[in-house]
Amino acid sequence: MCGRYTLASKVSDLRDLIDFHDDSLPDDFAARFNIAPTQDVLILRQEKVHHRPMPVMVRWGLVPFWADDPKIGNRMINARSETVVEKPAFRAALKYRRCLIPADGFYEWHRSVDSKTKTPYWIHRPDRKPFAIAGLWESWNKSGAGPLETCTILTTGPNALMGLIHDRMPVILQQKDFDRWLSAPPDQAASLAELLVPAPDDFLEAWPVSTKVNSPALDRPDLIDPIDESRLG
DNA sequence: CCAGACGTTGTT
DNA sequence: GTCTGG
DNA sequence: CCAGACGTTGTT
DNA sequence: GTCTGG
Repeated sequence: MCGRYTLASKVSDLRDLIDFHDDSLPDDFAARFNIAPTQDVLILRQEKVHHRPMPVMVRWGLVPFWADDPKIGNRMINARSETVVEKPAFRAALKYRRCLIPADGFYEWHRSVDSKTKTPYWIHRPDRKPFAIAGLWESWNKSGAGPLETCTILTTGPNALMGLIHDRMPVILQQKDFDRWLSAPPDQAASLAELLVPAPDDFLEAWPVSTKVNSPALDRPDLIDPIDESRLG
């Protein structure tokens, strides 16, 4: 699964990854080392006029448009790619409202065999450059206080590296697939399932970090510092 | 027909 | 909104 | 994901 | 134990 991630990359590196339309992001754009559910996160969704990805901030935790209570979003932080096509909460968004969620790392907690301790790992590219997670977004309009825009992260099974830590991982899209993911017409959304697979085994590396990251209130650069010499991948 | 759910994860 | 269950 | 809160009436 | 909040 994916319930915490980082995005501290330079805008120029983000732009190398994704050819997005707006250039209004400052170069120090919100370096974040502990992005947690319910917080506003950067997503890129297709911009109709220019046919290019457009950056927008939305709340992490998808609230289906038909929901009566937006609190449901607290548990809709991930969507299983194996079932996303049919699940009522996600299927409309899969057809009409897909997005890219940029990140340069994410956290997973490895449970010891006796299940007594949980060690967080920071998982990232060896060159620490950003990558794009497959996401869905939604707009909820029942509050009377203007639309609430939200998103969720698609998950899939683990690759070889992630299998050492956890049994799920976020779907990381390859650059060549970005346009198809964002632009496929609604009646072809189901075929996008072929993109929702684990990242190549050598795409990421991982190292253990301090349990300071457990608290969503902490957001500091040292959260990604390795706590020892061990490294996976 | 109407009422009620609609989700993921991990743990027991 | 749409499907399942009663 | 983890942290932190959890509640009202009647009965023990 | 389970839900809410970040």
